[in-house]
Amino acid sequence: MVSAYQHFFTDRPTVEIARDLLGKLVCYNGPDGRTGGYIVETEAYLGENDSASHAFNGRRTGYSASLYGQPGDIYLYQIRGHYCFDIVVQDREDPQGILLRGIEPAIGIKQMQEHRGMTGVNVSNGPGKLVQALGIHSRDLDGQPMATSPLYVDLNQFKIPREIKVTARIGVNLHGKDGAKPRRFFVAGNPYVSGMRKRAMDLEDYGWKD
DNA sequence: GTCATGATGGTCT
DNA sequence: GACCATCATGACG
Repeated sequence: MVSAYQHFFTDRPTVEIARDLLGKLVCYNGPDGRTGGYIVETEAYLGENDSASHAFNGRRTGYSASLYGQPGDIYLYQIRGHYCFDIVVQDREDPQGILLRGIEPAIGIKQMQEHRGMTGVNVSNGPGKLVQALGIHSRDLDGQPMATSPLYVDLNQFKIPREIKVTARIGVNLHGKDGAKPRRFFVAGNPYVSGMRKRAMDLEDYGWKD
């Protein structure tokens, strides 16, 4: 059975879910307090047919096994000494996912700054940064369903982006078959989008509708 | 403020 | 031994 919560993460194209996640609130009830923020940047990874996906050509290892789980499961993996938070979408055995690349701190902001040892946009304007800011420093939550995990997306608390922009994904091999496909989505003007230029920032309302 | 570079650590061949 | 779904630093302007 698929719950109403899980249903958000399946039965429609992954890129559409990635768009819809913009503005939703990510929460983590961690051991050192509650942290969280609004999603401002996502990337869609389309599974077995996507050359940039960890599951390209059906590749399946113990490391990436969670990607094959149920919609709404957590895929928490490590790369170059950093952790990244990926949400599993589509049905079991269809290994698609959405990478969270940027959040705007909203809950436990001071806590998040301490986790990072930084202030301002550097707290969470990147996939590794936002995970560290939330207070996660292991793969313990990998494979858990968000519905019953201390780390989850609250679909009922959200802001509405004024404008959504689309580009190629970051850090993937551009020469690969799908490397240049437009599968990165972000809230136009929000300062917590990775690599956002200062002149492009909307410091008035951070790119949200009022 | 923008860019290039090296450190990084686990996984897979 | 190579390959990364990254990050912080330090050189320029």
